[in-house]
This record gives sequence, C-alpha cells and structure tokens, in this order.
Amino acid sequence: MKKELAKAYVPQENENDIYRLWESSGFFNPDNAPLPKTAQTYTIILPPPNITAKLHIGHSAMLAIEDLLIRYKRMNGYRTLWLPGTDHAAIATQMVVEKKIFEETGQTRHDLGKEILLEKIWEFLRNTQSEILGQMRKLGASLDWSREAFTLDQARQKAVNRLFVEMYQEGAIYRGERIVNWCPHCQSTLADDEVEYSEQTTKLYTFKYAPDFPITISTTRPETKLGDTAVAVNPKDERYQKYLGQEFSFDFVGQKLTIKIIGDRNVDPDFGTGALGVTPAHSMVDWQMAQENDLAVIKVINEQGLIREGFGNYSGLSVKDAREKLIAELKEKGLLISEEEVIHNISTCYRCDTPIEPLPSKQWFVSVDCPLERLGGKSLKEKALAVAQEGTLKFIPERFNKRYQDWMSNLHDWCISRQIWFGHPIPVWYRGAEIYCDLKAPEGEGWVQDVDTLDTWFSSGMWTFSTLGWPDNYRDGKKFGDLANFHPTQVLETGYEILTLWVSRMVMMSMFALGETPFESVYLHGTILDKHGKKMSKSKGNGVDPLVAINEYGADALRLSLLMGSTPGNDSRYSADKVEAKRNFINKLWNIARYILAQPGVAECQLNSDPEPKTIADRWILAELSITISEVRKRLDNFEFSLAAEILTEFTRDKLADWYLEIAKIEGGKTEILNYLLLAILRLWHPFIPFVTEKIWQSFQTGVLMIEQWPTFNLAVDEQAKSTFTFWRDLIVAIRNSRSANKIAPGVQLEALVFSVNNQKDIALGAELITKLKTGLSSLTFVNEDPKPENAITVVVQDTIFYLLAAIDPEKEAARITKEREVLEKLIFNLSERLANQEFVSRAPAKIVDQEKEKLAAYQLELNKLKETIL
RNA sequence: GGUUAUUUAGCUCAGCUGGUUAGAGCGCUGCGUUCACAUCGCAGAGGUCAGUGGUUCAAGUCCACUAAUAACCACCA
Repeated sequence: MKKELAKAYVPQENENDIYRLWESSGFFNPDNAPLPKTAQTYTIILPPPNITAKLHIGHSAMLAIEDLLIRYKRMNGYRTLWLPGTDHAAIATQMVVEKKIFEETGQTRHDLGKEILLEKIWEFLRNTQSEILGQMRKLGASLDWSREAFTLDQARQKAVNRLFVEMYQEGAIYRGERIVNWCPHCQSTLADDEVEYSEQTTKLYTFKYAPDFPITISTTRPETKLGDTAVAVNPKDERYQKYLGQEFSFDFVGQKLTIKIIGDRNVDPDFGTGALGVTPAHSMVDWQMAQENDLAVIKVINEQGLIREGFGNYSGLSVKDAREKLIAELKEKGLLISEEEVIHNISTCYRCDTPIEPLPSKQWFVSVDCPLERLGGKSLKEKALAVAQEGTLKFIPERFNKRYQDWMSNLHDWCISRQIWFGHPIPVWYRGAEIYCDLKAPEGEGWVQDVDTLDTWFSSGMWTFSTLGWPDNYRDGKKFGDLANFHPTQVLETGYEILTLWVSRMVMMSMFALGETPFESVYLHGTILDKHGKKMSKSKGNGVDPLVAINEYGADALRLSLLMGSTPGNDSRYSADKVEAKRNFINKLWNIARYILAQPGVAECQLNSDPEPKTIADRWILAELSITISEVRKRLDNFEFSLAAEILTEFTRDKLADWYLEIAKIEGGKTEILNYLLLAILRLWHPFIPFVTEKIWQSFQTGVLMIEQWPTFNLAVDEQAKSTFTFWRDLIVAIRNSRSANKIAPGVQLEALVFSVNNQKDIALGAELITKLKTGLSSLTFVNEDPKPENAITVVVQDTIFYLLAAIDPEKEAARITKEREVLEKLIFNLSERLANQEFVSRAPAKIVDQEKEKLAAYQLELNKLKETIL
C-alpha cells in the first residue's frame, strides 16, 4: 500500500485527482455519512455568488473559512451539510448582459425584445455558473453538489411565489404609491441601500418664483420646481413666521403654482435663504412633508427622465435641457438672484452610476412595521430586532450586533418590485381595478400579470429555507425532511458589507415563513484588499484571480494564507508573498511526512491504542501534542482560525520537526510514536489544507482522511517530562547561540566540561543530545567541581555550566557574558522589587506570586554561576 | 454631523476573559547543509505596543480624552 512520496509536493499534479476521490466517495452528502441517526447536524448554506462574473479572491476567503468549519465538524462526528448555489442577481446580471450585447452588436434590449434578451441572459448565466462551480471545486470545497440550488430555478420559483402570496394574504406585502429611487438608465426602482452617494460640485440657484412672492428660495434642481406645492421654513425663523399657513397663487414660467407656506423643524435657517421649495414628487424629504401637511403631489419628471406632458414648452425636455431653459427664463425675468458653486452629495445607481430620480410610483412593498397575526401581533422589524437583542442570533465579531440593530430600527418599508425582465415574476394579475394574487393565474378572461419582477434580495432572503425544501417540507407549522434536519442552520458566514443588505432580510423572511431564525451565528469576514490596502475592483485592475494563485502555489497554500493573519470583521491584504510562505510551509509538512514514512515499519504500523513513550523526548512530544490538540480545538470552536493555525504550525515545525525528529534520529526505535504523530498532524491539519493531507494519507492508509475522527484529547500532560526536556533544549540553544556569538563555525568540533550543582537532571539524556544534536561538541566531561578554565566559552542555564574549550577572544567573550549578566540583573531587580511590594504579595493570586518566586530563584542561581566564572 | 473600528519590529499582521524577558511570516545580517526538506537549517539585529491621563498589587490588554486613518449610516433644499 505504501507509495514513495516525491521530494517536493506538487499541488498541480494532485489536487484534481484528490477532489475526484472525495466526490466519488459520496461523503460530501450528509446522507452517506457513516453516522448514527441521532448524530447532531451542522449546516452552512453557502452564500450564493452572483453569476455576473467568476469568483474573486474574497469568495476564496469565504470558501476557505466555510470549508474549514465544515471539515472540522464532519471529522467530529456531525452530520454535516454545506449546500452550494448561485444567485441570479437580477438587475446586475441583466445590466452586464445588456452591456455586453451593446458592445458586441450595438443593440439595446428594446431592439431585442424580452424573449431574446432573456435567452441571451440564460446563455451567459450557464457559462459563468459552470465556471464558478468549477472554481469552488478547485479550492477543495466539500459542498454537497447533489443539493445544488439556484435562486431562479424551479424549486426556488415555487418557494418565492408561495412566500409572496402568504405575505400578501397576511398584509405583510402591499402595493402602494410611494416615492421611490428610480434609475432612468436601468429603468427600474432601487432599494434604499442600492443607492450610492458621490460628491459633485453643482450650482445652487437662488431665485423667486414670481415678483410678488415674498420669499426667495434656493435649489440645485430648478427644473423640479415646476411641481412645487409649498415652501418650508423653520418655524422658529423670525423672518418667515408671519407667512406660516398662508397660500399664494401665481404664474411661474408659464405654469400656475399654488404654494402654501409650511413650517418644518428640519429646515436649516442658515442654509441658502432658509426657505425650501417643497417638491413632493421628486424628493424624499419633500414627500414626507407633503404627507404630513396634506399637500398636493405634482409629478414633473417621467420614468425616462423627461419632463412630463402639461408643462408647456418644457414638456419632453430632458432634465438637463429643462434646467438650462428654466434658468435662462428666470434670468430674463429678473427673478434669478444668484448662482453659486456648492459641493453636493448626489445619489447614483450602484450599478450604472446614473443619477437617481426620486419619483412617485406604484410599487410593491414589504411592510416592516405592520403587526402580523402569525408573528403574534409583532411586526417583521420587531421580530428581527428581538432575536438580536435577546442573543438568539449571535454575531462574530459581536460589535456587528449593534450595527444590525441600529440599521434594523431605522428600516423603512422595502420596495421589492423591479422594472426589469430578468427575475422572479410577481404572482399578481390585474383586470381593470381588480387585483388577484395567488400561485396560479386566475380563471377568466382579461387578466394580465404584473410585468415587474422581484428584487433579487427577495429570493436570496429565503435562501436558508428555500434550499431545504420549503414549502413542500413545511405543513401545518411542522418541518419535514431536510428542513427538519438542517434548519435553522448553524452559521452564516459572509462579508460584513452585506450585513444589512442580506442578513437582515434573511432573518425577517425566515421569521415570517418558519417562525425561527435562519441561523444561530453570523460570522462576518472582512474585505480582502490588495497589497497596498486598496479595494480590489475591475476598473482599477488590481483584482486577483484565485485560479492564478492556485495554479502557482496550490489551493492549500491559498487557503492557508487567507485563513492566517486575519481576524473576523477586519479587512486584510492579499499578497503573493503570503501565499508563497504558506506553500513553503506545506512543503515542509510534506517532507516531515516523507521522512517519517521512510522509517522502516512506520507506514505499516497498526496502532490500536496510544503509544508507549520510552524516553523523555517521547514523553515531551506527546505532552506537547496533547496541549496542541486541546488548544486548537478551543480556538476552532471559538472561530479563531488564525490562532488555531498558528498553534498547529508551531507544533509541527518548531516542536515536531526541529526537535523531536532530530532526536528520533539519535534515539531510534520510534516506529509507533512516529506513526501516531503523523496520523495526528494529518488529521489536525486536514480542515485547513485538505489536499496535501489527504494525499499523504492516501500514500499509506486506507479510506479517506476527510471522514476520519479529528484527534481527541486523551493524553495527560506530563509536566515533568516537559520541564526536563525544556531545560536541555534551552541549554542547547544557549550553546549554539554562544558559539555563534564567538564566531565558531558549526563544523568545528569542541570539547566541553560540564558542572552541574544538582545532578538530579537526566544527565544521560543531556549528554546524548548535546553531543549529537548539531552542537558541534565532540566530547563532554562531567566534573564534580567547577573547573573554571581559562579561555573557554561559558554557557549557563539555571544550575548547569558548560565550558566549551576553544581558542577565543577573551575580551569578546567577557563582553558577551557581561551583557547576559546585565539582562539577568535587570530581571532580578524587577522581580525583587515586585516581591518586596507587600501589596503585590498580599493581593495578587498566590499562583502568580509563587511563579515569580520560582523565577527569581532560577535567575539568581544562573547569575551566581555566571559571576563565579568571570575573574 | 453620527456610529464603529484601526494605530504593536523595515513591511503585512497575531496577541482570548489584565499576570514568564511582547510574538509570527516576509525582508535584513552572519554561519551552515551530500544523510526528510534551499519551497532548507542554525543563530542574530530590529519594538519607550500612536500620545496624554486614569483604574489596578500588576496595563499592549480595561476606562477617558487627543491625534491620524478607514468603513458604514444620515443630511444635503
């Protein structure tokens, strides 16, 4: 069974085969797990990537973290489900495809028509989708492909329709005329959080509507003033108090306006003239004021961004042209008082950067404040807030709980209808004034289905349960099948930037559909920035293709570099150097395995119980292993992935490879322990770097490592072995160090005299280690009295002195010793001070005080020895 | 304007509920290596933990303020 391992690990030659091996084993699917029926489940639903483009490095980080959690839990006996899928990303996808077609053929969607455009979109979608799924496999993601889902496939379509209808029937969804964010380019509404802001300089015009109107107003959007129905002033503003409540009618550039003077606290008396022209139809705040003051709403701009009919010469003009014409007219009539440049935050579409036109429109909304019967009279908002407040829903890191709650409490009704072609149709039909909402089209003539589609977040908000078979798996308030087994899921792992966009919606929709949270914990990872700390973006061209990194360094190296050196909720920088460093470490691990497996009998060794330690080094390494296992477990259970990997690295390289394996070369006869140690580190490392560990496993074991038991803590920590071994190790390090300081090359062999005050130490072990372990000592003589030889290098650790007999520069050596003495003296001084402090002795825990006392004694002993040796 | 973070070695970052001489990777310096690994080993240099004040027997760690940086939210007539 044993196969020779190559000198260096070549990921490119192995990863694809290993992935196939895993896939064909069937163990990605929890139904195939060799576990008792009662085994606990552990579920993560993969946040579905948009099918607009292939995956970027941020997705790789997400996959690395989730696969780590999944593999770790799978190896710990959980029935583990990680469910893959992709998101149709309605607007985003349609825009990408439209742009692509326009670039290739110059055609717009209106040239093509709905059917052909949709066909093209599906074609595009199938390409990127398979590319994305291929990328996930490349990274080693142990996803259950048998349950793969898409936000716009048939099963999800069914779920979306069903939830829409249920929410409509409960009154959680309504149709209403509201002012919405309208993108004239996308020809669609946008949710509040799909709007972005950017600073621009624009002109602020100050003018009067008419010569006999008493108040001057300022605006950056004169063209909308055709629809003004009021002027708002601060009620405390003395200049205008006398006008409050009055109404004025006059002619404004050929348009009859009736303006009421209203008071509103939000008007800043110091901005402009302190008076604000209220345009209810084209400004969010003005809409609010109109509602409160019962003002008329006059629509000026239409969905194409043109001035509507009924505004004389202005009708049909674009916003820009209308503005110029209007300003010219005001100038001519002497009504324009001033124009100045101001810096202004304008709202733009997050997809196409077109400035947003707020306009009133008939749209579908999810009501977040309406009390719902099935939520016990609570609203969606209240329910979603409560789970965060009560701690039913945990956030990692915790601070995002506050952000979630802040955002939730300010949430307004969510506009869910979009005027695009690609997406879930709305299950609503109209006949004149009649409205019909159900799963199927109504009987009878003349019914027309709503032409809009649903916001993409509506379907992704249902992701945790629509993927697990809702609504079929949910009857009379009871869950069945996958839904019963795997919902609520354990962790949602995603980027903090969609905490509000997505996480909050998932909570609301799951609370509505199932009355439970969609997940127990939300783990939020940071953004991966480029080497210079800048956001990666297509336009800047600083993005990193994960496949390039994988091809160069291997998937394991990429995963490990993304997992280490980053903490939840904090951004981290990507650089190829980091990946290379991890590649090097993985190769180190490979060679550790290669060496161990090359020892006779190790690969064939069948160990049924924990191995019997024979020497102090054995006892030491098993103690270290034991500590490592429990520490790593603790860190992983706590979502501290970086720390867990660090602890493992330290054990693997600094303890196992650098010390134990070197000693094993001297001592020999370690077949069982080496076998045991190798099996342990392969299992410990597997969730982090699955490919290389599985590859090594396959070279000498049967079955797949993926479903092996992750090591459990079953060895008591041998404190005595640990301290004895550490003593000798420190001594050897000190010898190497002093040789290096005295510029004695490692090849030069030296003799040494050893004097130890306390011969309780395992002298035989020390002698063997010191002569054989690269210390460059050819012989070692133990003496009963301190010989104090001249012209020797002196090394002291605790109570033991080594004199390395060599021709050295006495001044240099004296300087080295003096420096060491100074360090010790300073330590001793500090410790004595502390121990002399009564308050410390009486108030600090006894354990700490004892520790300090022991330390002080050890340093003093060491210092005394050092002093004796110098003349 | 509000909120939340960040500030630790030349660079990129760890450092959990306060308690060994503050760590890692990369880079740098010196030495080395046919015997698992140059995708390597050994040793070293390099830090008043942003600043000020406070709490405490004890502060990189907790609190307050200041400064710089970033993200998010709100307003924008």
